[in-house]
Amino acid sequence: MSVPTHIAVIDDDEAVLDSLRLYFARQDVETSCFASAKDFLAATRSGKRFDCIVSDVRMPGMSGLDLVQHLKGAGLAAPVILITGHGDVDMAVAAIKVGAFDFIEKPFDEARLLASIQNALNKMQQPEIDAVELEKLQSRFNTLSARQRQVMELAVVGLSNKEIGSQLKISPKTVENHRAWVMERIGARNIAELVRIAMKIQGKP
Amino acid sequence: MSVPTHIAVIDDDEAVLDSLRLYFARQDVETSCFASAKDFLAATRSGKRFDCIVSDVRMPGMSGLDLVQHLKGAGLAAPVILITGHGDVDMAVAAIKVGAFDFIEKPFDEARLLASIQNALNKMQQPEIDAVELEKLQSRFNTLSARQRQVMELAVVGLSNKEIGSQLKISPKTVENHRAWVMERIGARNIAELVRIAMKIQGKP
DNA sequence: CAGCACTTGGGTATTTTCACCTAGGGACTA
DNA sequence: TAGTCCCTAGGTGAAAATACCCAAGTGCTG
Repeated sequence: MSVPTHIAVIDDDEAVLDSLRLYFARQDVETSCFASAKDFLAATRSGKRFDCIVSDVRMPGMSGLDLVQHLKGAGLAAPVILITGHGDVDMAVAAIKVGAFDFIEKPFDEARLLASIQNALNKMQQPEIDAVELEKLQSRFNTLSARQRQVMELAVVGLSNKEIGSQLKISPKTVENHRAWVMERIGARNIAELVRIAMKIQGKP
Repeated sequence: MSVPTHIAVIDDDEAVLDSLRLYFARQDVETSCFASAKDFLAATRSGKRFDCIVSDVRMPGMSGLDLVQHLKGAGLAAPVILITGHGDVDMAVAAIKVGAFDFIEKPFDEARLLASIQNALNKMQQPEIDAVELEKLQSRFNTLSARQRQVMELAVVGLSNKEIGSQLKISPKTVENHRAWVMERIGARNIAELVRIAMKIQGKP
């Protein structure tokens, strides 16, 4: 791998985890292993970021498919490669549709997996700047309180403070205060910027 | 099917073709059958359009996968549903990646295929409205004079009338007048709407 | 030439936003 | 218990936008 690469491997089967850890170590790829999607998400919540995620599909608790959907919902752009034991076409279709980068059948050639990872990293390098930018915006948005989010959502559709106030049943003055907080936290200097940022976060062009 | 629907079915196996033709006829769905992708493309070249395309994957000559790629390249948006005899996960992944709408294994339930078609048609109806809407916005934008367009462009990046005025070397008052015209012609009731419309027209999310 | 659209600019009054500041009450935490 | 964060809401004053009105100059076209 040309650039320093950090990969997350998720599988409830210890043997598979060990095998992949060993393989990636030989390829000079840094890996972090997790026994469940939950463990992995806990790591991301504490700020860890990975260049690529390799996950089993069938696991107790959250499945690989669920994980992909969750990550997409959270706006995390890291490519996910799913691995399955059963040659399940329907599941493969569903996985790719929700945004998995690849879907590989077990037993698989480890080189095939590595190739897929390399492929994913190449594809992801293009919009990396945008992705980083978006993640920054996303994280800023996440620091907003529930009320502030409500105000922001209503503001970006063009409602005045008075209108927002009557809709949320609070005084226009309070809306004004929330709005000021939103602008500062998001880092927007005017409504136009706020609308742009909101559209980026929501991904609605 | 609620609206008049015309489906293309492509398969080199006469038996499958007959079977699907019969099934769709019973569902009041108009179908055109083709024995090869080449025959189908010949029909599209003479102007025929279909709401949905159902095609076998493995066929002599152009495969179903090739067909999807070709159609995407030609800018034809009709959804393609691929059918395969072999439970080939890799091919399913490849098909969805290049833009096939669904990938169904043989033997399949005919109702499953119909459900997928219905699903495809629903999905395709959404952007159709968007496309009409966008054309309307585009035409409105085109009625703007050069000066009005300048003002609009500067306004949607968040500049105040004063800033726009100094940039265009005209009085803020004039900018105000232009701005009012822009809002009326575009049909925006506030800056937020104007920003949204501008982004739609420019296609920059 | 007369009419039309566009640009430019001004006036006036109202409404809204923005930038500050103060302040109480509630919930959570060290 | 004190500190912190959030929601609430009020005040002041400056800046900006909005909604109307008006008019003069330009350039094109029937």
